[in-house]
Amino acid sequence: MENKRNTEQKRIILGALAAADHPTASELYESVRLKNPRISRATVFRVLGQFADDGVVRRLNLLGSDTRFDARTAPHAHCHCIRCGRVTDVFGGGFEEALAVSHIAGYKVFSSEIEFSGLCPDCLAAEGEGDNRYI
Amino acid sequence: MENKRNTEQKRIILGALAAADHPTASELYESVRLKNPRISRATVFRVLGQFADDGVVRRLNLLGSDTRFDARTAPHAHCHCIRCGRVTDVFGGGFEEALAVSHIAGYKVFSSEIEFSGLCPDCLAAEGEGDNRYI
DNA sequence: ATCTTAATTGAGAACAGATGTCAATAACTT
DNA sequence: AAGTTATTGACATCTGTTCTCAATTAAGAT
Repeated sequence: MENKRNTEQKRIILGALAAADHPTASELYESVRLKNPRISRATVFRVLGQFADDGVVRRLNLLGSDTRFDARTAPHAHCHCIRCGRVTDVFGGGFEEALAVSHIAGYKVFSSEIEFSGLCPDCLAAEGEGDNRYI
Repeated sequence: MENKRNTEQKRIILGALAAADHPTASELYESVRLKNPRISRATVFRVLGQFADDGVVRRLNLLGSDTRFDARTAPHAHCHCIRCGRVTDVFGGGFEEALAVSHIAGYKVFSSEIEFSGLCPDCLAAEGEGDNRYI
């Protein structure tokens, strides 16, 4: 069996996950170490995987980024800045309907994802200022 | 400068890409080797990256899969089987409008992606037959 | 409370996709 | 045909993630 016991490690990881904003596993590992430096990298990856399998968190596969984790379970889309890496949740906009599809093209759908890639407001403003380059 | 010359390697890779169905770089490497065994793995990754940057192909970051490449440039969604790995293009369904968004949440959007994960028709049928398990 | 046992963890090795290095090669320009 | 420079091949390297396995520990049974 698996994921049956309530351990300090899981509690800390879950707390860090709720506090962080679409972190990668490595980012979470760093913040988790501040609470308890004995937690290992493998545990962070393992527990995150279990949480994802259990539907407690969502895995995000964003273009050009390591896997990120989203503690928000309600259906929503994501904007992803290709310059600074920031990820913004997008609720509304009519995307919930698309994400709620349960059958399409003969498939039985278990999860869905809508992702927009571009420049976030801050990076967009910074672009105009000088000789910056994308990416 | 970069991607200026018409080489045999690029021609073969582009041909294999058009013939294959959402292949990974490694799958493409295998099929490309059948045409010319001297082509190296690095060249396949390099050329695919250039094609993606030039908009000739799209990178697909599907859950639990290596990066795949899509030779179809028209906007469409994807279904992805978590059991056999198959990827199906989904044209229509009203997703084009969502994918055509150019500004959202203050972002300037350059690319977008809609992905459904689940069981494809074949795997769905196979599930009923015996004591199979998901993944 | 203590015992039992099986889930969980930590440390590090191992793996794999992807990228970097650099001399050799081959497309274009003239 | 010769020169310039993008491109390639072979291999090293990097890095996110998973695996291994003995040691630990949570939670139910006694």
